[in-house]
Amino acid sequence: MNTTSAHLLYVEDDESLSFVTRDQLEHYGFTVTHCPDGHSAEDAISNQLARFDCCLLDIMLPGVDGFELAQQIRAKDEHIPILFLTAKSMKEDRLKGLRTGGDDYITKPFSVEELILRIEVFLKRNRIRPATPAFDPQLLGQYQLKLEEQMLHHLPSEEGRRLTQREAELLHLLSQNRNQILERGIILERLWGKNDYFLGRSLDVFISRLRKYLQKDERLNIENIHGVGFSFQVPEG
Amino acid sequence: MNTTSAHLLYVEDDESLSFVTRDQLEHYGFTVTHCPDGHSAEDAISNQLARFDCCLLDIMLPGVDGFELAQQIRAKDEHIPILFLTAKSMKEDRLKGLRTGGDDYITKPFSVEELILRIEVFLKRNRIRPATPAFDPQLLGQYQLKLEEQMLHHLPSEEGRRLTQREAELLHLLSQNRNQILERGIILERLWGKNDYFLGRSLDVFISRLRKYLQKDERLNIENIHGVGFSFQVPEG
DNA sequence: GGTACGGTTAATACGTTGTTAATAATGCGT
DNA sequence: ACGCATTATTAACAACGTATTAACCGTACC
Repeated sequence: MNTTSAHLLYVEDDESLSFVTRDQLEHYGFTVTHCPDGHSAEDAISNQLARFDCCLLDIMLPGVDGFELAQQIRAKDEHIPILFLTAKSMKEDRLKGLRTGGDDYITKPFSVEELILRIEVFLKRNRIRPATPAFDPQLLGQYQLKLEEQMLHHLPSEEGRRLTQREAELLHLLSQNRNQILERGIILERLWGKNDYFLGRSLDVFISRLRKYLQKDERLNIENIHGVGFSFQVPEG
Repeated sequence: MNTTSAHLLYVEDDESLSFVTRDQLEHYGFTVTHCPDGHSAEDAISNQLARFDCCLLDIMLPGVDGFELAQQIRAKDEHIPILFLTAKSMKEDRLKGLRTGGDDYITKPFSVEELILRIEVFLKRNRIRPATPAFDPQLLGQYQLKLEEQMLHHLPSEEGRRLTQREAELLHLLSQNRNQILERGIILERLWGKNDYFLGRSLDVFISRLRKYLQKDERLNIENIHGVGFSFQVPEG
């Protein structure tokens, strides 16, 4: 993960802007994958996300906008830095973008130098990635979660159970943040899009169900951190 | 540690600019300590740094410049976010400022809204959870504090204990000001946002608990400075 | 129109946290 | 050495957060 050879995902529909920006970024030493629209970006995200060190997302895109892309990215990778490229005027958008993660934004028009500096800061900040792809996100102790099929298999007994979409999403999110604290608010924002009292109760119900589903492996434990959130304890390996 | 009551150190020599900026920042809800020159800033840094949640440093200052101040700040606190206020032209300065830490900059002239957004991002990043993992595991003698996980490990025995949020915040604050005197009032302001008799008693209870948690390493000592505050004695290394 | 399903709300029991209180110990000035 | 203020420690408590089960309700599909 050498800083100067970092690989960027750059989503921008303005052809002439993207051309010059990309050129300069590459000249500076970055490897750049450019997507001219939301759909090609979705492809890159779902199949290639692990390649990237940083994502640059234009907000205003035809079809799928930058925030939606950001959500998809976050669903797959909690930590990869996202830099939004916003128009000067969009104050609410900026806020929204900043709030959903630890992400940053830069207003257009920006100088490429400024962009590069911002990227460098982000890469530096992320240079030590917290326990990421060292583990197989699908393997949970004795269990295996197949996200696409929404299936949870208990390997020793060869039993399988089909999860609902929400159950699968929640378990996946927990799995990706195993052995860390995941805040209630973040879970709610990511899965439900908002955070109110009743959704909090809903979340508790789902947690309760997942605990029941996972109880054959005693080392697995969805631990509550009072007033903060949950920590999904999964043994290493 | 409440975001909207965050305490800012604001170093800026331009009188009229600082007046209006300070006013707006306070109106927004921040508490602002303004230093009009490098020397008063040095005072604040050496005696009062623990009070602050974020530092805004003008680069161009008479006497001691912003980068020197930043170095002094970093010598005392590895983590506190520093935001440099730079003139439009200074490209090298920006670079220098950004490189020395995980810090950020904003170019003058800036809108106060933009400044506030940038501060908010920083504060969020520095709150307990999404803290920069780079420094995260803090060594306290035989113990290790993982702030993100609110875990305190005793390395020799491999025992771990999960701290409450307050416990973790307090231990973190003590840890950041190890071997210095930390005033009661500062602790109370930072963790509780206000300072009254009863919160003082609460603090004593927490101190008492932390002492118990740390008693396996006799070199660690939360020492009381009568009538002043506490000094967390941690052996070097 | 019934029924199966997923998700939300409700009801209720339970656990944890931070604060307060009670009490003992310590420090400090006179 | 005495008295007052500050701090230490432990226990008790109320407020709030969480767990679990069951009831509810809309929707989709026969």
